Amino acid sequence: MGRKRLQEPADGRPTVHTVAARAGVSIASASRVLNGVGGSPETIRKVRAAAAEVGYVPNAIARSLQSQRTGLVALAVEDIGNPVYVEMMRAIEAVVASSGRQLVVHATGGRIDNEMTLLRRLANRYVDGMIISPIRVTDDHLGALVGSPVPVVVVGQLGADAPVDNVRTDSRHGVALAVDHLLAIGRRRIGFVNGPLDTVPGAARDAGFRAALARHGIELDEDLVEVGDFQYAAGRAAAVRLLARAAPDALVCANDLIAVGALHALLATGRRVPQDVALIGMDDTELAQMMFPQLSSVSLGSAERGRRAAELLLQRIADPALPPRREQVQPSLAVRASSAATPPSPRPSADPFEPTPAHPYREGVTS
Amino acid sequence: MGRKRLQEPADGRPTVHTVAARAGVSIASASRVLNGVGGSPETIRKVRAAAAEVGYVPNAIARSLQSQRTGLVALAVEDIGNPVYVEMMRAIEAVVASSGRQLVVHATGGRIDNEMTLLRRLANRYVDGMIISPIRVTDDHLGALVGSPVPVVVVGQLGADAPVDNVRTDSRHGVALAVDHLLAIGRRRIGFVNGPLDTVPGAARDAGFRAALARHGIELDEDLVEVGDFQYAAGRAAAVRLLARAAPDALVCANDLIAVGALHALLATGRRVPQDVALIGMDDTELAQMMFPQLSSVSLGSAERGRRAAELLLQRIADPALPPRREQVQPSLAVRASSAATPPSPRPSADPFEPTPAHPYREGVTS
DNA sequence: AGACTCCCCGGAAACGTTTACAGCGATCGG
DNA sequence: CCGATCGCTGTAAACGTTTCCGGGGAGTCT
Repeated sequence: MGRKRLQEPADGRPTVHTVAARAGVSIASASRVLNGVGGSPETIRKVRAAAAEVGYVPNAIARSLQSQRTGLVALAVEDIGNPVYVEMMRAIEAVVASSGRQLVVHATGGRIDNEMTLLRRLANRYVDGMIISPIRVTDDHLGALVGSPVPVVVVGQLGADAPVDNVRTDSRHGVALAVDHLLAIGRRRIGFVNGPLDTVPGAARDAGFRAALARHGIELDEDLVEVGDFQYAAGRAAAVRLLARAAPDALVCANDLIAVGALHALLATGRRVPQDVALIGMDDTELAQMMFPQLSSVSLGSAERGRRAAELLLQRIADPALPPRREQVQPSLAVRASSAATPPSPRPSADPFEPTPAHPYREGVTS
Repeated sequence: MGRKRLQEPADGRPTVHTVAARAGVSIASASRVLNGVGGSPETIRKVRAAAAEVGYVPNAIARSLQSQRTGLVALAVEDIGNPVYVEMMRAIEAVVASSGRQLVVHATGGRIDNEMTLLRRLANRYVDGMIISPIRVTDDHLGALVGSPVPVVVVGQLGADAPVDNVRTDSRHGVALAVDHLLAIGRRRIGFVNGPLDTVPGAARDAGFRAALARHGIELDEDLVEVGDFQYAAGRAAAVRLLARAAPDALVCANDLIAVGALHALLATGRRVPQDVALIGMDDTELAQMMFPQLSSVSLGSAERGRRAAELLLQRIADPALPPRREQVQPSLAVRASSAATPPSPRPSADPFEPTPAHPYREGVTS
C-alpha cells in the first residue's frame, strides 16, 4: 500500500503531476509556475519546458472544484429564435465574455415547470450565476428566485418587492408611445394584437393600451383587440381574425414577430401599409427594419437590458452580499415607414412618386 | 494532522458528508443511496430522510471531476442571430437535451482565430464534445480539428479526406435547383447575390451557380453577380449595386438574409416580385415564410443537419473509437410566391386588385 | 455443521487542481 | 557574527464526489 499516486493517468493525458515529474520539481512548484505566481528563474524554465513538451493543458473541472467557480453563466429565455432574445443574448454574451466567462443558454418555452427545473438545478452549481427572463411568474417561482443558492438576475417585470436583482422596462409606457404617435398622425380606430394575457408582458401591454386610449378619452371597441401568441404564425392568425370583423386604420402589436405576421395579413388582404393601416411593432428588433415597408417599433431596450443584467450579475457574483438592485430602461419609439404620417388616402392614390420622407428617427421618451 | 475532514463546510452548504453524518452511515453508503444503486431499505430510508432535511443537492463539478464528463456540449457558429443557425441550434438542443446534457453556444463571428481559441480551450475539457460550423477553413484549423482531445463534429464542407465526423450538404446542387426552377418558369437573366468568396459556402455556391448556367448553355454576364456578406444589410447593399447596373428577371441569393435584403431593394425600387423579378433564397428559414411575398428558398436541411450532427457527436462521446463518419443531407427547393410561375407581365397593369400591389414610395436605399 | 454465495457496509483512494504551512538556504542589517 | 527576513520549495490538505476493496453477517446448499 501507500504508493503515492499515479504520475501518468492511464488516459495518457498529462496532468500537473506529469509536468512536475518531468521538470523534477513538486506539483506545488509546477502549479505555481503555471499560474505565474512565484518560482525561481530556473524552476520557471524547467516547468515551462516540461509543460510544452508534454502539451499540458490544465483541467477546467479540477480547477473549478478547487476554486468553487465554473466560469459559466446561464441565460434562460422563452425562445432562442425570437430576435428580441437574440439581441439580448448578444449583449449579454459580450459582457460575460469580457469577464472571461462563457454563456450557457436554455430555452424554457415559457413553461414554468421548465424554469423551476432550471432553478433547482442551479443548486448543484454548474454555473456561477443565471439571467432569466420569465414571461409567467408564480409564487413558487418567486420563492425559488429569492432562495436561489447562486446569483440570479431577472429581466422583466416582477412583483414589486421581490428582493432579486432585476432590470425591467415600462412596457405600459411603451404602448402609450405607440398609441400617442398613431393618434398624432390622425389615426382613430387603433387595433391591438397582443400575446397571451396570462403572461406578464401580455398583461402589462393590455393594460397600457387601455390606459393610453382612456387617457385620450377614446372608448375602446373590443372588436379591435385580439390575442394570440408572441409568435409570427399566431400573430398573423390573430390579425386575420381581427381584420375579418373590424376595420382599423392602425394596428399596435405587442411584439415584432406579431407585427410581421400582421403585416403579412394586411398585405395579403390588399391593404396598404401605412396608407390604409399604420402598423407599429414592439421590441424594435432587426426584423422590423428588414420588412418592407420598414416597421415602426417601440424599443424596449432589449440589448441595453441584457447588458445591464449581465453587469448586475457579474457584480453580484463578485460580491454576493450586495443588496438587491433594480434598474429600469426607458422605452422609446422608432418611427419608420409603416407609420409614416401619410394621411389615409382614398384607395387608388395614383401618384407613384408621392414623397414620404420615411427616414427613421427616434421620438423622445417624454409622453 | 489526523482530523478526518470537515463535515460541515464553512459555506454551510450540505455535502454528502453532511448527509452521511446525519443519517449515521458512511459517505459511501450515502452516495450509493443517492445514486439509487444498492442500500438496504433501512439505510435508504435514513439517507433519503437526511438528504431531504438538509436539502442536499449533489455538486455537479465534483461529480464531473470524478466521472470525467461535464454533461455539456458546445456549439460554435458564426452568428447566433442568423435564423439558419437558430434552427440548427434548436434541433441540436433537442437531441442534446434528450441525452440529459446541456448546450453551450459560442459565436465565432466567422473569425478563424476565435475558432482556434475555442478548439484549444477544448483541451481543458470543459465540455464533452463540440459541434462546429466553420465558414472558413485553414490547414491549422483542420489540424486542430483532427487532433482535438474531445470529440468534434463539423457541420459543413470540409477537405474531402479529413478524418473528422462531418455532416454536410451539397449546396452546389442546391443552387442548381434554384437555377433550374427559374429557367423552367421562363426567366433568362438570372442574377446571383453571394456571400464572401473566401468562405467555404460562398465558394461552393459561386461554383454551383456557374456550373448550373453552363449546364444549360447560358453564358454568364458578370454584371449579374454581386458579392456581399451573409447578412441582411450587406445583402441589401449588394442587391442595390447589382440592380443599378443590370436588369435581371430573377435573383438567386446565397442566403435567406441576403434574399430578404434583396427583396427590400427590389420593392424599394418599385420592382414587383415575382412579376418583374423572381427571387429565391437559400436555407429555407422561418424568415422566408414571413416575407410578403413569401420567399422561395432552397432548403439545405439545417435542422436535419443539426440533428444528425448531434447524434454523431453523442455516439462518438459514447464510443471514441468509432471510425470517422460523414453524412450528407440533400437540398430541396421550396417554391413559394416569390418565384411563382407568373409570366413577366408588362409594367403598367393598373388593376387595383392586382394581388401584389407595388408600394408607391421609396425608402432610404441609396441607388 | 461447514462452505459457499450474496448482499450490505465502511474505509480509503481517486479524479486534478490550488494553497496553507513549514522548512531551508541565502541575504541583509545590526 | 548572529538573528531576522526573504524567497523558494515540497508536503499535504482540501474541494465533493464516486468507486474499489475487504470485512462481515445472513442465508443456502451439500
